[in-house]
Amino acid sequence: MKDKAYFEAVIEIIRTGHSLTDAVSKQLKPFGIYEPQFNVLRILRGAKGKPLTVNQILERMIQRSSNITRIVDKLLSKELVERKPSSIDRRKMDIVISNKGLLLLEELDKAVEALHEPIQGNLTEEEAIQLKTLILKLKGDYIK
Amino acid sequence: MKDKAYFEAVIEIIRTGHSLTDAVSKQLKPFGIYEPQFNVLRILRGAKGKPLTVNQILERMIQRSSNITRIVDKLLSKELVERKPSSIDRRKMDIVISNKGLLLLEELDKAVEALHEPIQGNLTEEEAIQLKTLILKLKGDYIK
DNA sequence: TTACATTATTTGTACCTACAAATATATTAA
DNA sequence: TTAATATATTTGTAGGTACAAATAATGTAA
Repeated sequence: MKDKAYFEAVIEIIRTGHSLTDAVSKQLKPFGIYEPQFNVLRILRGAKGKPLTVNQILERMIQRSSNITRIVDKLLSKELVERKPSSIDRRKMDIVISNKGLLLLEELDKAVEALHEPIQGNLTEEEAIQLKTLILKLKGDYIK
Repeated sequence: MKDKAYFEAVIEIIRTGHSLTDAVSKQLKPFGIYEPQFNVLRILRGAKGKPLTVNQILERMIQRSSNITRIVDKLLSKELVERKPSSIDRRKMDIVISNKGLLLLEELDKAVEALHEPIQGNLTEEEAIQLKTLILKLKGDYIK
C-alpha cells in the first residue's frame, strides 16, 4: 500500500492518545475524579481566583464539548467548585474553584506527575520538539 | 519548566488523536454509523467470512473495551452483522458481517478515504516513519 | 459424578461524548 | 418600547467508555 507509513502513524497517534488519557484516568480513579473533571479543575485554578464562565472554560479545553455544565455539576456536588450567575450578565455563570478543590488538585497533580515521571525521559528535548512538529505538520490546516 | 517539550508533545498527541477520530465520526455520521461500529465492521470483514468471537474482536480493537456486545447489538439491529452461539462452545458467539454490512462498508471506506486524502501528503514517507518511531519511543514499555 | 474453578459473554452503573432543541437574558432595529 | 435577533447556558437524546458483578457453559479434581 502506498501510504502504509501514514496510516501506521495515524493509528499510533490515536492509540497512544487513548493510552495516555486512560493512564491518567487510572491515576485519578482512587480520588473519585474523572479526567474531564480534572481538566476543568486545572483550568479554574489557572484563572487564579477570577471566576470563569462556561464559555471561557470551553475555550481552554483540550477538546471542545458542550457538556461543561454537567461536568461542573459533578464538581459542585463534591463542593470542589462554586457556581453563581454573573451579576453583570445574568446569562453567564461565574465558576470558581473552592479551597477544597485546590487542596484536592495538589494531590491529583502528584498522582499524575508520578505517571509522567518514568516516561518523560524516553525522549530527548530535541526528539520531543520534533515529535510535536511532525504531528502539527501531519494535521496541517485541514484537521481542526 | 524542564520538560515543557515533553508535555507539549503529549498534549499534541492527545489533541490530534481526538481530532482524527472526530473527523472520522463526522464522515460516518450521514450513514448513521458510529466510529466503534465502523471499526467492528472492518474487523469482521478482515476475517474474510470466518466468524469471530467477542474476544477475537476485542483483540483486534485499537482500544480494549468490554462493550463489544453492545456495539454488536447496534449492528445487529441494522442487520449489518449476524450473531449466533458457537456450535462448538456455546459460551462463545459467532459473529459475521452480513452482505448488507459489506456493501455499506464500501461506502464508508470511500467517505473515510476522502478524509485522509488531503492530509496524507502532508508528511513524506520518511517523516511518517519517524513520527511513528518517536511515538513508540515515547511510550516505551511503560505505557500500554 | 459432583463440586469447584475457569472462561466467555452480558448486564449494571456511573461516567463521558456530540449534536440539536429549549430556555433565559441581553442587544438591536423599527 | 416592542419585536426580532443574538448570546449563554442547560437539557434531551443517542451513542460511547471503564469497571465490577452476574450468568452460562466448560473443564477439572476428588
